[in-house]
Amino acid sequence: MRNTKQNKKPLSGLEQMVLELLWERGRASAEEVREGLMGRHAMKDATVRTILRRLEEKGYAAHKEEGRTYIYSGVERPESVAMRAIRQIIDRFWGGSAEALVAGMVEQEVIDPAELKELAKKLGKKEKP
Amino acid sequence: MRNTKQNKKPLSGLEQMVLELLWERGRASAEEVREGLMGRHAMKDATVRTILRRLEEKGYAAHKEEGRTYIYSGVERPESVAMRAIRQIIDRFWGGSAEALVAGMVEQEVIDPAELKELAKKLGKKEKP
DNA sequence: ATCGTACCGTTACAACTTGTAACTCTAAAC
DNA sequence: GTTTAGAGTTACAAGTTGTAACGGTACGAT
Repeated sequence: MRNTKQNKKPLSGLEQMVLELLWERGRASAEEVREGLMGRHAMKDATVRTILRRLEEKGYAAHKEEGRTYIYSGVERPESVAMRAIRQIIDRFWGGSAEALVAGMVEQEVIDPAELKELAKKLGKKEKP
Repeated sequence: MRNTKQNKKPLSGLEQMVLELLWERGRASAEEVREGLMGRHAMKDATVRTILRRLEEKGYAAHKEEGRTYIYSGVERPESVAMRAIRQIIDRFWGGSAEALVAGMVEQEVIDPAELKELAKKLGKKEKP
């Protein structure tokens, strides 16, 4: 087997932004989201609600009722979402080899080999408790 | 300054597929692309041409005339395109820290710490000629 | 010279997505 | 009982995507 996790539909720009805010806050009502995004991206409350609903449809967010208010939060941790995206790229471009990606990062100078070595040492230690 | 390279518009599914074929072949005419994709995704020649043109508009492919035939090829190497995508994710989710991504990969068990260490050693050597 | 053919560009279009929001309904607060 | 906060339903223009018909032109064969 290769991939148990279903691939969700991708996030639109605005959906990303809202989801990130949910991650920051942990939980938020529609109104709180609207306020939180004010500076960056003003929206009417109805608009925020639509986005929140779409996020829920796509399976990225969920809500629970608290009184008569919906409190939204992210379903997955951001790292999981990020990693799914990374994995997709790895699959597509490096045939599923994560090592190839890391090698590529060194080659394209996205990461320094020395730092990588350092990091590997650190992570290796933590892994053997 | 943060990012000299402009972010190109994203590729659609079909565009990806065609571009990948260009990468495989190195170069190809519209007709060759159509043949090459036959099994996977049948299209009329006019459709292929449209995709090729869009790829060119988006800056991923280019053509040169050879006789009266357009020969297309990818503008960037696949690794560059892939890495741009990776970088975007790193920026968005790990605030630009490639190390954090690698750490995340270990954490999410996308890569094994031992393998990473091995790889780091190998890459370190090659880097110091 | 002419005619089919190979190959290119132009134009189209329906389905879907995205950002945006008005309008409507319902129950809680006054 | 009326206002109102907060939810649902519906809409819609702009943009993207997959798909392709149609039309022009120059090359090769007759």
